[in-house]
Amino acid sequence: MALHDKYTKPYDPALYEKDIYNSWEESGYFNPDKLPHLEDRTETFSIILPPPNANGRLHAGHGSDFVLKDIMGRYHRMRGKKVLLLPGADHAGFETQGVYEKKLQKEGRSRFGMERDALYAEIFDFVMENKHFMEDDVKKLGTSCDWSRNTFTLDAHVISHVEQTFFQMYKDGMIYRSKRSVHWNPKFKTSLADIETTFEDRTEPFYYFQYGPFEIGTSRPETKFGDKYVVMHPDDTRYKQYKHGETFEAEWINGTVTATVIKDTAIDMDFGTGVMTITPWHDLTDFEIAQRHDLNFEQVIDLDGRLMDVAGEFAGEKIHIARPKVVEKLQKKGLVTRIEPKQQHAVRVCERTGVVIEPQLMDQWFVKMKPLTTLALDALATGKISFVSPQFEKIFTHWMENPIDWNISRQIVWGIQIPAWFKNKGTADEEILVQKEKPSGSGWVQDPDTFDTWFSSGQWPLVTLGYPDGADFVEYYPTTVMETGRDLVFKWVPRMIMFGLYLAKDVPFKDIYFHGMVLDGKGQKMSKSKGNTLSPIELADAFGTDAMRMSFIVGNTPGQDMALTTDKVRAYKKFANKLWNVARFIYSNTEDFDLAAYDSSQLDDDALTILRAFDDLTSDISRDIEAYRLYLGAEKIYHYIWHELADKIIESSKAHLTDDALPKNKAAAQYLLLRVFEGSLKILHPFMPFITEEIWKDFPRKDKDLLMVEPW
RNA sequence: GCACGCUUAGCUCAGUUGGUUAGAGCAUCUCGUUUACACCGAGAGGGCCGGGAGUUCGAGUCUCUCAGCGUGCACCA
Repeated sequence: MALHDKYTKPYDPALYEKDIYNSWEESGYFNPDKLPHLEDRTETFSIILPPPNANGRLHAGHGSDFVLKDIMGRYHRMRGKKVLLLPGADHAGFETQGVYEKKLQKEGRSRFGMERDALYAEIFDFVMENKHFMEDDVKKLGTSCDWSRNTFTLDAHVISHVEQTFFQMYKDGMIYRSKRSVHWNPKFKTSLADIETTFEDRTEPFYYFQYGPFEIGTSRPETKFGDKYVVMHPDDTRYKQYKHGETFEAEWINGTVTATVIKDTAIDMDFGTGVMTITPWHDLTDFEIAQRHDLNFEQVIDLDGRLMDVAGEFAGEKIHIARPKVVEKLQKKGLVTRIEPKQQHAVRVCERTGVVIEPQLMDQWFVKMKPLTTLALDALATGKISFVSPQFEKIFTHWMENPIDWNISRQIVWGIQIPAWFKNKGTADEEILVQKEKPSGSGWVQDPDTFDTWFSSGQWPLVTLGYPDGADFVEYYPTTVMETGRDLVFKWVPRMIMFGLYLAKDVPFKDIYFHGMVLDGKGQKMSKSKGNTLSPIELADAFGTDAMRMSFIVGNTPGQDMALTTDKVRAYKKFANKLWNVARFIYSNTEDFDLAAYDSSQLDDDALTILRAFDDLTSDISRDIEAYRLYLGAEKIYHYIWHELADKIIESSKAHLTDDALPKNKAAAQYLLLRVFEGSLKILHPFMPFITEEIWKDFPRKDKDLLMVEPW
């Protein structure tokens, strides 16, 4: 019994998990080039892991992320494929700089006024010091990824690749510089891409003002100083006596203005009075109207969110302070016709910081999206990519058919600085050169802006595999599957597809699997402010990584959100212990048995039925995994071990195991137990790798390797 | 407004191509320590599978419709 003393105590994951992960790592099998029987591994299976923020810890969403992919990887490795799971870390430009700015604030410092290089170096050191926490978390989840290929989005070769892409796109006319309406975050002082913003419902007063002969509606009186165009729908019969282009005098905030009538179909006749004035510098819709009619633009609000000189007496005031004062002044002038105290409308805010976006006209670099989205739509139409959950196809298609050009300039230092040079910037004879080296001659300064994070992470499959001529690129591109959260259906996935098609002329992956969000037990979003978050790391510490993994898999259907409770994790901890005791029973009852010497032709029909049923289960679960139904496979092996192997096969074996008068029956029972147990351990391994590997150590077979590379 | 999703046991959810008696975890109740396991075992209660209509020999599963909930969107002046 000495050999199996460890089984007399309940399974304690903390005793084994770290050593087991180390033994996997030391075996080299995470690296596809070092797998055993390499000559037989003719097929590859590869996944580029989404790089988490180098400076963050893993949260519940990452739990789904890594566990789903690791199960696929482990399954295909055991099925004899050459498996590559490639890990990485993202510098997460804006998000990380935000974290660092908070740190600076606590120290009584600010990034404004700091030397660019000094700030970059500080953040770089900070991130490098903290990056290993995130990587330790990835290991804690049991992820069988190849750390020798670990890549960071600010590695020198990544930076150089991203710059090359920028040059090529500029040369191809895919990138242009233009003064356009951008989403400006006045607090963090950077522009943002469309997808980095979101709408928040606000209830605010809605004002009606008399503007010449018209009554106009607005929720933003403080932007109205420079307004000199009044816009209505050409088909609006209420205003048919007014002709496009005619002018009139109107008494306004700071005196009389001359206004021009504009007719444009962008106006919703049913909204407000059907008439509005426009502020092209600070509103995207207004900007587009102004462009169509070649109108003048005037800046009213500066980059700090303060009113400019055009506001007269209000100049220098923060907009939210100026608003009631402007209304008061208009009231005194008798120009306020009515106020709707509570009108619900959506305000665009920065997704990461919640700061209200102030649209501004700025010179920025833009990527032309239409040619790229056309490539992506073709790939979908010709079946080069396919969605595991078809509902995403429509969402994806809709987005691809209605693209807006992508602003890739960010006014932060934490990222890859844009390799473009300006001379006489902002003047009439401005010159621009797009190149890595500083141009000769005097007066050239580099664009201080950095690339949007998604500009580099969008090229992730290419850069990590060594596009265009790296050995990995040749062997693994396109990768097998992209599995990620459904929140990245716009942000990340389309960009990888477009960059892949544009640069490598092929998709970066064939199948796209979106998992849902991880919600709390009440079906609500997890958030720090609600205090309802569950960390996969803490769950793994409390209940074991295997139990945590199972709880992230069972019930996690593609594209559907999943509720997670500690009760669920606890249930799988019990299952781990159940398996542990199954091992104890089987090993202690087969110590006098020689598995290799047993002649299986002596088995009776009942035993053969059990073995056949197990083979059926194996192929059933294989099909489930290959069709991305991991949630079903996990449930099936759980059910089998508990309610077939433990409840039935072990129970009915007890009579034979004690019956020494019939050694033939005893041996048959022992054989059956070991065979079914061996298979069960293998099938369960991708889902619960640690405990199965630990139990495997004691399995009575001489020629065995680590369970992670045993043939399925 | 448009699009997508959801509605199955008290709670959170599975149910893969339509096919025996609709399952799991947690919760509830009863009994039980006899070769593993009390982090357990045996068993029980609890479901007009959101409402209605249709297709079919057969519908939780397919179609239509209604209702409620949720999510997303370049509407929101």
